Amino acid sequence: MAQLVVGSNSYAVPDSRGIDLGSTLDGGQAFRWYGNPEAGYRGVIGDAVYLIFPGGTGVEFEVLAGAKPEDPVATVSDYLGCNSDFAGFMERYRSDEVIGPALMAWAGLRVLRQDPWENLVAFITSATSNVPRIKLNVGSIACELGNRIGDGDRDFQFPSPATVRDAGEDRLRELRLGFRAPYIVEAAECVADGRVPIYELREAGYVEARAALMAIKGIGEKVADCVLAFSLDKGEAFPVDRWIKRALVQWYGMPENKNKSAAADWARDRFGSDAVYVNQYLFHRQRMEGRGITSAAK
DNA sequence: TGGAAGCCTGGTGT
DNA sequence: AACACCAGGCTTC
Repeated sequence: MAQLVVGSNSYAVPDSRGIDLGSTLDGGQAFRWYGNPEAGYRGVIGDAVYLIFPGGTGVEFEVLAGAKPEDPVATVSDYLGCNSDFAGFMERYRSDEVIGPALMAWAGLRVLRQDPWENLVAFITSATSNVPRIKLNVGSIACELGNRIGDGDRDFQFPSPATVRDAGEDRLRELRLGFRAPYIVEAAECVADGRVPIYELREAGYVEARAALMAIKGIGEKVADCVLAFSLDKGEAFPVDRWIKRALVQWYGMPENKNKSAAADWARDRFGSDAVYVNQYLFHRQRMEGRGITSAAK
């Protein structure tokens, strides 16, 4: 893959034309990106700070601080989900009655491929919460417990499982995590001592990986499916919240009496390994229409 | 086995 | 400008 170096420290991501950074980086999958769609988003991937912004031929980025990876383009490209089969999904669903219009209107939405440990913590904090507050919580964990790697207010590595485990429940409650604090410590212990080999779950099947995550106290179906979707390469993952459930009933005619668990099975059955993309487009459409923006109007 | 109550705290609307 | 109300979920009973 050719690497186009734009400036001394600027890079272009190949095959990234059309990616919408707002919905992808700041739409409920990841919670540590700050900025806007025009100027771009600043955040941390691994050990470095990045500014990711729209360029002439697609997405471009700069490495602002921290330990620059050996292959920065591969790092960002992988993170943005460029190695997944989005084109195939697009082809299969372009004429779907429900997703089709949303696909055409917001074709720039992608599914990220994040670090599973950080992603797990982020979605534990998501319980009865909302995006601004999840960002606040994940931000304080990173900034209070992680190592500083740049000059910016939020330029911190995400702390390791052992560091979070050692911080303990009381410290996390001080950081305003509330009833989620013991669940985060539990998860940190499981990952740190290898009981849950989270980095190996990318190789495992969906069912096995899901069961491994749900063995952690505090991880239910929804949180597990989010992690499986956004960091563990599981296309079958279909996280169901009240909005997604409503969308399935309203737009796909799913029987109303199903609970969230049964709704997830119903969707997986219907969408197979495209489930995660369908889920994201449904979710995005719901969010946008909640703000009065329809796919027809866009 | 399904379903409601309670949990911490901050966003959101009035 | 306060002040209810309630939230992208989990475990327990």
